[in-house]
Amino acid sequence: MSKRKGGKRGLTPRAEDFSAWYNEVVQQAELADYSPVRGSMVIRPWGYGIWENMQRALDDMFKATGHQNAYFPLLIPMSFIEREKEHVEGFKPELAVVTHAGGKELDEPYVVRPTSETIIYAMYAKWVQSYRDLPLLLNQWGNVMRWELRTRLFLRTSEFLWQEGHTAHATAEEAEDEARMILGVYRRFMEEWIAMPPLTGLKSEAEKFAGAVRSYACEALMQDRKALQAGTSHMLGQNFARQFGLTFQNEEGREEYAWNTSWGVSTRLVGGMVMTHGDDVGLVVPPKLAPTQVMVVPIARGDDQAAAVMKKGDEIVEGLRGQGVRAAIDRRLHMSPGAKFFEWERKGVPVRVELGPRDLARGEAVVAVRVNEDGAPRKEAMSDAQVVAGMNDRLDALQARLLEAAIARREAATHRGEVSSVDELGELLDSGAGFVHSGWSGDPDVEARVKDATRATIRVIPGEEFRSASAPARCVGGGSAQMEVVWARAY
RNA sequence: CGGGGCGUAGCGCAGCCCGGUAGCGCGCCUGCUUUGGGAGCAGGAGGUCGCCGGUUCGAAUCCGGCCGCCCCGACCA
Repeated sequence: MSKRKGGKRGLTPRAEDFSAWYNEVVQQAELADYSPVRGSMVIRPWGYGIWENMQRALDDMFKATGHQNAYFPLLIPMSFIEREKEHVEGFKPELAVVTHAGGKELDEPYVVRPTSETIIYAMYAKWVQSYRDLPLLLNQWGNVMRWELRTRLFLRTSEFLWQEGHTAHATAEEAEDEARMILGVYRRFMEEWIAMPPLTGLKSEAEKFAGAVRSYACEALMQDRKALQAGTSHMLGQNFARQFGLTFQNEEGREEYAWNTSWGVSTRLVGGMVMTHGDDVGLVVPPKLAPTQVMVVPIARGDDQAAAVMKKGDEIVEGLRGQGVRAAIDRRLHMSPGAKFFEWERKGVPVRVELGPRDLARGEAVVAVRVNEDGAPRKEAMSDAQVVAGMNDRLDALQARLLEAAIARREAATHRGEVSSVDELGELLDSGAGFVHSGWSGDPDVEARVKDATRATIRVIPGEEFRSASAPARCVGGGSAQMEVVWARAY
């Protein structure tokens, strides 16, 4: 909780208490609020608008790669969840179960979906008979529930919104390609839209999805140097196909089990965005995700001026919209310009245009970009025409600047030298390292021991493009290096 | 589930130790004046003090029980 009075003036600085800062930003930027139900949240219009922009971009990418949307029901028979052994073990502790309905106890309880593999593959089993029915490439947008012990807005709530893709293929190779292709889609989305550059790669056995053969993941580094698992893509093998009888006849007429993948990203991405770009003033929303990219703040003395300024402001907004910019004008008259400046900065609007009588007289407006290059002026006066004509470039430049800054932070917090002891890993993490590369023997006991000692886990066995130039020879916690891994403390 | 903290106006809090008709700041409403970095003045609305029980002439305050929320650790998108 903030010790600051009034709840409106200033945030706890990130350096003082990152966790408190995060909670304050989320609430003061009006992204979300606590709901009356423990562990769940209300997503407010500003936060939901950001999510909608994420959805639209991802949905386009899924469609472009051959997927279609469908919707499967919220309630899943308990017996379905219990079908796949690792899957039950993974999810049982966090299931919410419906035992009564219509005033009667149900014969078989339903679980509120924690994920939909079981119901979806049960349905696929009905729909797929022949290799000609494959691949089946569906996605669904929906909500899921996992009864979490400890929750945080966006990062971990009992109910959250996400998309889950589920595919069925005739061969293992094809399923493997799909899982990797989607990982690439996620990576591209995170870089291009959220300006949040993740590491991608494979999960260790201990960290993989319950029921998967292999899990791939995007891991992003937050400003407090903790990793956030931002998206996962799973190669499910034939595990679910076997349990749900998802079979097809191949070209030779033999019956085979299909190969599946599943993959998802959630509203957690909004939390990732907050922790990647936010500053001590408040939220910073990358232009491509901002529900409003440009907010015009009129400044006026008296009714006549107000009318003139509003008229000019409307013209600028129209001009911007004509350029495809999401622009709006803040017409509230009871609020002082200064108060509006603070409010829109707190909410992370990428660009503010200030328009007062002085500007009007000169045919100008003042442009203030939310995040500037070091040393660059905070505000710039320019002609109305320049405000409009230059806006897309200005937004693109900000988007690029945010990505560059995030990459620079990630690289600065990445340790790639040799690390040979558990103590050394702990010291590195304590002294400001985020991602630490090292060798690993592949022994899960080592991973567990390191976790106990340092609270760090293997976030990812990095894909080719994220591996060190020369593979680390030494292992944290002993053994001979079979592969390179990336350690971090994680959300 | 373990540890810590907190429940008093929409929000943030004081009052509680030492019982006596509930207060402050912000916000909100009305009016006037204001507006280039969180406006000013005046007037006003708003509370079963988390719930149940006990002690007492009298409980926000003391005692007992319950409930809820937040934060920190073990599991997780």
